[in-house]
Amino acid sequence: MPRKVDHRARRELLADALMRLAAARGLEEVSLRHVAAEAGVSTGMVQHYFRTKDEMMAFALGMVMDRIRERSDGAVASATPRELVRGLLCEVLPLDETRRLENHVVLAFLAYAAVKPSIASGLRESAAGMREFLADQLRASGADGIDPERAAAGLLALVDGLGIQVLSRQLTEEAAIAALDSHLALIFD
Amino acid sequence: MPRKVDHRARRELLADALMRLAAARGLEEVSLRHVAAEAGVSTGMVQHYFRTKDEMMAFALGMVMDRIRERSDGAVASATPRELVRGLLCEVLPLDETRRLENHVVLAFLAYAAVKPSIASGLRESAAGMREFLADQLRASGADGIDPERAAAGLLALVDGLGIQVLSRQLTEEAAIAALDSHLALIFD
DNA sequence: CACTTTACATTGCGATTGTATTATCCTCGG
DNA sequence: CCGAGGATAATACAATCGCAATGTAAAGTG
Repeated sequence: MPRKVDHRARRELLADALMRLAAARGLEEVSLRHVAAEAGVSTGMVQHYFRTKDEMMAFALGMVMDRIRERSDGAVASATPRELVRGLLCEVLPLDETRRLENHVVLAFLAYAAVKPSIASGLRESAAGMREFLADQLRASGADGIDPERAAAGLLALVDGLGIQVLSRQLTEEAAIAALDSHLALIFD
Repeated sequence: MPRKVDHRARRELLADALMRLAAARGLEEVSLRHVAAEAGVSTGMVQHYFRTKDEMMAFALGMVMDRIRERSDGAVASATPRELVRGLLCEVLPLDETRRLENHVVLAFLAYAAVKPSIASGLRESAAGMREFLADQLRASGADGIDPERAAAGLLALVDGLGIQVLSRQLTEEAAIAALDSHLALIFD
């Protein structure tokens, strides 16, 4: 057996470079050469780990979604359903530099997926998982007079929209949190 | 004087072709040649009416936002503030083919603007106008216990998010309307 | 040591990009 | 009726794209 290398780690290194590029200059600027340069490697190495550009894009998107999900899982250590829901949703909002970058990437991929169906499915199932979790929590909270599924979809859409408005500087972080809390208050109180 | 042509009309013809392309194949596929081919003209003519690609993009975005605003203005013929608000918001949702196309284009430009600040300002002021109008209506409706500004921002974010989820097939049109109505009920009732 | 397999770099090809330049119309004022 | 000048087209150009082919270094197995 020849020299062994952690494939997963290498691919994540390249995907990280892709993320930085996508957040800073948009998905249009993501090319094999630019990713290679950003990662400080040769374009040949990028090709060695991703057979095609699409494969690289799909991997990067999957990585971002996985990270968001992992961080969300870690954040739901609260007791009450309401705090759980708020914690999860806040974890998605671009409230620090890390999540700001992630939101940039997700937005870029949203537009990308609107046109590339093969990419869209990954985005969809990730959102579906969150919606189920939210709906379960809303059911458990026993808020009366609201449809849990519907409210979960609304909350997810609200957080999506808030994220976009924060990214495009239409809203401050504080205003986004305030809007979220208003909505939560309407649901739970 | 040589032959005269309606510049504005020509630019809108080209911008229409750009919109169709952006909606069908994404902003990455928008090039001078593709726009020219879609409009059935030469690339030279595109260059004649737009000195640079950026100028073309900016004009197309402006046109889309203007159309949305005009259509929204026409739709607010309702009596009560609540119906006004609902009418305006529904006008933004991708509920028919025209608005689906527009939403696609706006989403593409959102990602584009996240990276090109010169484009972002147009998007911002358009959203600001809507937010003011919504806040005014909410104030007039005299709903108690809610901050009009905050609720307007929340509604706008919700509709943004719902639009994205409808576009990416995470939600049906009916579910989006239902989520919107749920939110409106929470605010007004 | 011979050999195979993996890791990575370099180079080149054909296509496409935005832009610049040049050429050909067509129309209207003189 | 004619030529000036705007409308439109055709083409050239350098840069960049994704991708494939090819080369080299290194590491493990026989």
